[in-house]
Amino acid sequence: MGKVPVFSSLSGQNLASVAALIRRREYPKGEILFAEGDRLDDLVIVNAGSVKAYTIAPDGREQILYVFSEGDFFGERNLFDGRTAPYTLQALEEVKTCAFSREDFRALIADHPDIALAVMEALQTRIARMENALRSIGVRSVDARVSALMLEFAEKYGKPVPEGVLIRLPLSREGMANYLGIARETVSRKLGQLEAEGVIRSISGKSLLILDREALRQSAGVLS
Amino acid sequence: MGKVPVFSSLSGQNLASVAALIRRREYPKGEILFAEGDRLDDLVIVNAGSVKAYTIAPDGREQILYVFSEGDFFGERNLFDGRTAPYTLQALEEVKTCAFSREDFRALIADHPDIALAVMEALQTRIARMENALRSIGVRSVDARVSALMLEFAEKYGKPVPEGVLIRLPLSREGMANYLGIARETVSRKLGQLEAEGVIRSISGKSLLILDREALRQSAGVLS
DNA sequence: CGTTTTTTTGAAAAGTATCAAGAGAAGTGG
DNA sequence: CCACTTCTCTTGATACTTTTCAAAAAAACG
Repeated sequence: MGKVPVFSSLSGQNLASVAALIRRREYPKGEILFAEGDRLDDLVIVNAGSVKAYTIAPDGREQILYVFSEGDFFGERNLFDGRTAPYTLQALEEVKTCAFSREDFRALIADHPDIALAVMEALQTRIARMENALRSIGVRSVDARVSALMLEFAEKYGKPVPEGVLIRLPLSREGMANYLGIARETVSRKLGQLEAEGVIRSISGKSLLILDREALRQSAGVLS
Repeated sequence: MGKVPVFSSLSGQNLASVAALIRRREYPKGEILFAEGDRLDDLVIVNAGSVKAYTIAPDGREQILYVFSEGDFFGERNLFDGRTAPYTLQALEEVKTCAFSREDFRALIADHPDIALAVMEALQTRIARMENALRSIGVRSVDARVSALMLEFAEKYGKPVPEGVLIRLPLSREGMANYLGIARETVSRKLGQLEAEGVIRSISGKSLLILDREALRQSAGVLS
């Protein structure tokens, strides 16, 4: 609880009173937490594991919008108007969450302006990330987008090892393709290319080692 | 002042006290309000006119991230960590703004939780729009993106007329290209195509008439 | 009205998607 | 522990779309 950034300003007594309001839940890998259009009155915080948020386009393709992991939250839209999930949320692995009702959360904000600021900050961070993504998709080539994704994963899921950064990929090749909005064959090809250049090394399909982070940064920056 | 959504919950006395804190400014067309990297300690609300927010990619291309118009605000990131403009803000036409200092705004939120909720809601709306944009860019074809842009402009800048919706375009063809992340020649071609199909009619280069909104919706939905 | 800028149009080049088949990994049951 | 099935990933060839380059046309500006 204390590690959730949104509540970092609370302490002692306050933290306890907040804890009384939450409802904890667990979901096994693959389970759908909420389907697009489901009623969703809560603000949900991810405590462990990771969750993908996606919609299905009319042509049947899956577009992944977010990969939420520890400390991230969703459902904040329900604090205002919407009361249905704008996308489907599915556990990529075993997931633990805690949830607040809309009313409890609004009351909490009225009593603790600090929390309001913290939520705004979190929303702001998300916007900043999306602005990056937009820049990325808008201007950058596909090569650059793949590099940017590797850097994103390195920050979120990477562990430093002597040779570089080791990543346990939260998404399959197909998942990455659906996240980037490109064909899965293209993901294979681009990753193969990066490996040929010595920038990354594939370990086991689901794990991957980044050898030359600087090269990724440069490639993600612009390049063709 | 009353028409700014963020302050819609205030009234009378409160509104007056807020008004005392703001600093008004005007900028002629083409002027740079803030350049990327400039110090920016304020939250700035656009009262009239429109402003484009863009960055220059390392390869020299301009990527437009937002077109802010009446009622929109920017600089909210400065309420927290950052204190520099993350992108360049330039007036697309004569613009009037009002600005709050970081400190005043934080104090205001502490006294008026309603404003905090309203700001969160505005941020939330922006996120929703960006999610749409991401879906759009990720899954949709270029045709669909152009259609989606026309719909966006129709909502924001359109006026109903007997034949359909008349739009005074805030961006040039090149501007639209930089917004969508495609080549300006492609924008020309796609708009020409839409006109040939009888979906839109070009009036004067800067104005445009939407004849068949439903066709745009369908095209923006998915299609090839 | 001439000059400059923006837009349109055409043709060739580059890149990604798609289709098809094969290779590899993971899971299942004997 | 080993087939066997299934799913995912890789690789190759072709087709389609957009970009790029070049030039003409149109619009904006003084």
